Amino acid sequence: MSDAQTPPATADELRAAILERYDGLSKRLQQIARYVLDEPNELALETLAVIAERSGVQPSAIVRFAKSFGFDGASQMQRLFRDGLLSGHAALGYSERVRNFSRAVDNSAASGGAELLSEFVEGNTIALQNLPQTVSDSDLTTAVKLVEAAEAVFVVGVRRAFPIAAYLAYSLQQAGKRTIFVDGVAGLARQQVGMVRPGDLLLAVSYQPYAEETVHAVEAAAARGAKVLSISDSLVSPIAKPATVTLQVRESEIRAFRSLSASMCLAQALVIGFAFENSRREDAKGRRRKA
Amino acid sequence: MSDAQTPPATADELRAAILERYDGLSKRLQQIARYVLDEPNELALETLAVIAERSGVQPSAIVRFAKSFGFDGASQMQRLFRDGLLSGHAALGYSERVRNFSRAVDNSAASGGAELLSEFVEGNTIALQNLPQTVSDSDLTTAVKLVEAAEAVFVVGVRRAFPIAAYLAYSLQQAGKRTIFVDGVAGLARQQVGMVRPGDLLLAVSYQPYAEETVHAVEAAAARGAKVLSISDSLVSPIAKPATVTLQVRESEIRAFRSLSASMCLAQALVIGFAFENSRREDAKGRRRKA
DNA sequence: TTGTGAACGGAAATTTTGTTCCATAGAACG
DNA sequence: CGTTCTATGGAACAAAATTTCCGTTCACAA
Repeated sequence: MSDAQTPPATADELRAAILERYDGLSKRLQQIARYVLDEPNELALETLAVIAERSGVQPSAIVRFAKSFGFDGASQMQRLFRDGLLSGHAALGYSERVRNFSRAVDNSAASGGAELLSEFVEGNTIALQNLPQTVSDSDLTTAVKLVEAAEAVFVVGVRRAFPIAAYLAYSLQQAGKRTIFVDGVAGLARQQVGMVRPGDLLLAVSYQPYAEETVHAVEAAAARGAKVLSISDSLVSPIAKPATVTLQVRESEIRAFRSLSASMCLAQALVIGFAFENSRREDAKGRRRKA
Repeated sequence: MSDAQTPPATADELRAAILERYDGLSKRLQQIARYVLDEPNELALETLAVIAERSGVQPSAIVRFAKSFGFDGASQMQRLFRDGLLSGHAALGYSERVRNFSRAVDNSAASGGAELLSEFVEGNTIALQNLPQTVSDSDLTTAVKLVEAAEAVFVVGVRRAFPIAAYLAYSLQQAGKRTIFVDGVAGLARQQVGMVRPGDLLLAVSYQPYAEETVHAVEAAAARGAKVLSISDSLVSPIAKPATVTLQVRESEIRAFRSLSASMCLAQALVIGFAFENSRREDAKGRRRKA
């Protein structure tokens, strides 16, 4: 035996280690190394006996190979590849997947309706990746604090922005915030906005072309001395100018239709950021009472 | 023992068989069926004991399940999924990737409240990337055709699914489709669904725990002879079973909150797929008239 | 050529995994 | 209310896989 290193933690780490040590390996071990690099799938799901036969070596040689790379046995090495396979197909892979996405970006699909979905996946992925560039962590933190500090939160958004507003209203309420959704049912939008008081927060969502109702709501709320948090596509939009804080989202545009996934993501981050802070504060309060 | 059928030959065949027989299965067997449909990867890679623990049943129950579908044992069933995994993932250039291997910059997510946004971006990116795995192009094409063929489209979705439903209703209408949004304002949901006729389509969105109103709407529409298109998180959910077509979305889960970005993306792809087809047809019609 | 050390192959041993069996709980039916 | 039949959980069993061990081979140096 020649080594008691720590084993690689990911499939890629192992690949790197193999490449590095390849020349120093014995003939048989090189043979196995090649197989490991070329057929990671088989390595992941076949049994040692099958792998041994396919690669033309003995099972024991594979065990030796694994041990020489710091594993306890071949099974431990297999687990690495199994996990990789799992994450490739399911929702568990983190670091590796993110890197892979850049490769998928440049196949500009020109086709008809068939590859529509992947086109959308790509576009929205890019929009998501860009989100942190227009919304800084400190912006988000400020926004969360605004929500926290508010007596009540009024949410407004119509047309294309309506789903986002609806989500915000629904989930803020779930999170225990006093929330009024200015939904305009029965034409009561103006009256609902009229209830806004200083200490409240108006959370407005709107994109170009900015809906009149939303713009009006922002102006009215500002005039009444309430804070305004805007989610919009421009920092100089009519709902951004009077706002206390604006979170800017640049959505992707696919076949002339603008998307919403990035806004959705931002909305979630905002709500859960609030929920998180809120429960922490509740905890603290509870503990203080006990003491 | 009750069956000596021939076992399914592919994973898809098995899925179809499960869907067909699902209602006739016992509670435990349904539980396993769900797991088999929802987590095919784990079924492929993990051992029986692990699968049993994850799905909350006994190993023997899994063997029984496999046998009831005509397999000799659970291993034979696993082989199906393993083969599927192998062929699906085989065509990737591994040696190429190894050569391109660059030092991984491990940004180990250091939580706190600040990096919340990037955490969300990452999670939703993964969910997006996985979307094509649960929704095939042909599924989407079929769904688009359903929308096209419908006399009118009724859209229903409440609570968490509401934003998605609202988006679908809004943008389908924009695209020129006769659309009725079953929004339940004034408690009129049932009456609205009562207007559904054969030739119409009900587009239902619901996730666990499935809202009663939505389930009822699906059943009512199906009973009235209309087609049903479901967007859900499982193929055996209450709104998936009576549906003509189901699009399955697996959302990412961040800090115990399930996301919506992937559903949003799917909804957009659906609507725009329809808009595209529709405008093409309109064009054709126009040209015919001129000639 | 011969001695020495490392690598290898194959079989035995061990561990892990899958399957079967049976007692029991629960539902359906008379 | 009791009987019967089915489904279930758990433990015992069987099969298969992995790991260890050891005799042999090969390469290299003296």
